[in-house]
Amino acid sequence: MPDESKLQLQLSCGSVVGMEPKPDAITLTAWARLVRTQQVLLERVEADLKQASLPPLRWYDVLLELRRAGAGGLRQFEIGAAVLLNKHNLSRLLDRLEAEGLLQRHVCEEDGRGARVRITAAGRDLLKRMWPVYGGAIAAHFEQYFNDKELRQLAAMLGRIPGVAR
Amino acid sequence: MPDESKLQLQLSCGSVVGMEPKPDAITLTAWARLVRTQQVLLERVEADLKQASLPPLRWYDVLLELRRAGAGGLRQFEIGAAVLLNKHNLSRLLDRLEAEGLLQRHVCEEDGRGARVRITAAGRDLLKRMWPVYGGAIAAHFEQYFNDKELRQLAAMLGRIPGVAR
DNA sequence: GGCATATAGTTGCAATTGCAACCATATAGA
DNA sequence: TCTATATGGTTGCAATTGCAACTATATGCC
Repeated sequence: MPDESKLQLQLSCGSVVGMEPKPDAITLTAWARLVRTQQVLLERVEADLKQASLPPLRWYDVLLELRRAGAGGLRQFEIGAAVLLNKHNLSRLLDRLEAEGLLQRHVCEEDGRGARVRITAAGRDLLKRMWPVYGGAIAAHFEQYFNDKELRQLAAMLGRIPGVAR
Repeated sequence: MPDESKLQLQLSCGSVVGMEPKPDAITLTAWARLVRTQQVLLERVEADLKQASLPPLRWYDVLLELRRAGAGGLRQFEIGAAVLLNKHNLSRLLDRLEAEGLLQRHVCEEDGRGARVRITAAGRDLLKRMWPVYGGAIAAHFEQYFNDKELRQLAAMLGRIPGVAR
């Protein structure tokens, strides 16, 4: 939500004469747009999901991760690492998903502390139902503004930030 | 938090034979990285602010908006539009900032319903104190991975999404 | 003027998130 | 083996967010 044109103002205010400003104007514009892009796009995609009476994106992320893991399932900390959610919140998110019958927590053989989480048929079904809306939203709110080359560039650039590509 | 490699899996599951998939693989990679970038970067920047015992980014955004507006101040809905925050939450965010003495709400001459919000000296001071940390975080977590040309490209591309550039 | 509707902002309530403390099991070292 | 520490996960509490209902003023239409 930072406003590009104002962030730039900061330069003169925040820096001492003789010191070059930390991030320059172009950086700040790019930063501001990046932040804003995310906010705008996620809002639009979530709105589409809600309008289709579907659960939020995070549910999709978790279930997708679990489906990929297959029969073996995943440890909670693995899910947390994948969807960038801390253990406290993940624990309760999984509570909700489990309550909806979308996944199951099993006792973990290798580690008595942990649980092993597996997706259920209902979970897989929800993924299938969410995808058309989710995919449609990505196409409508994001894809249409770029060509293939640009999308590739975008992915390549962002992938350089540590923790983004995986 | 969507995982690139898995989103692609979706293609085969969600689409009917003969129909081309809605968003293609490149799109999904770019999308996933965009979402992840935001999450990762904001987390890092917020962490830096917190470590410096400074308030969250949103406070900065609002105060910056107000400082730019100058003596005239802003209506609440104008702030809301600028920082992409709905009126309910903005109202309470402003409560907090006002309680901290960072801004003031005045009665609005032109519109008896509304308030006019102005930044205070303390608000301006907070902006000054936050900037070094915020700017430093942008440099450390974002700027360093790109050159000028790339930053310009990034800004130009994202600016095409409606609602991003302003 | 008088009524219907739209807009600005606030408040109450439920859901989500962040943070800290906590329990249980694993692991490492004496 | 026995203790200290680290790790996986849950729970309680406060702060934040989202949503719906509400108040008050403004605007448009008769």
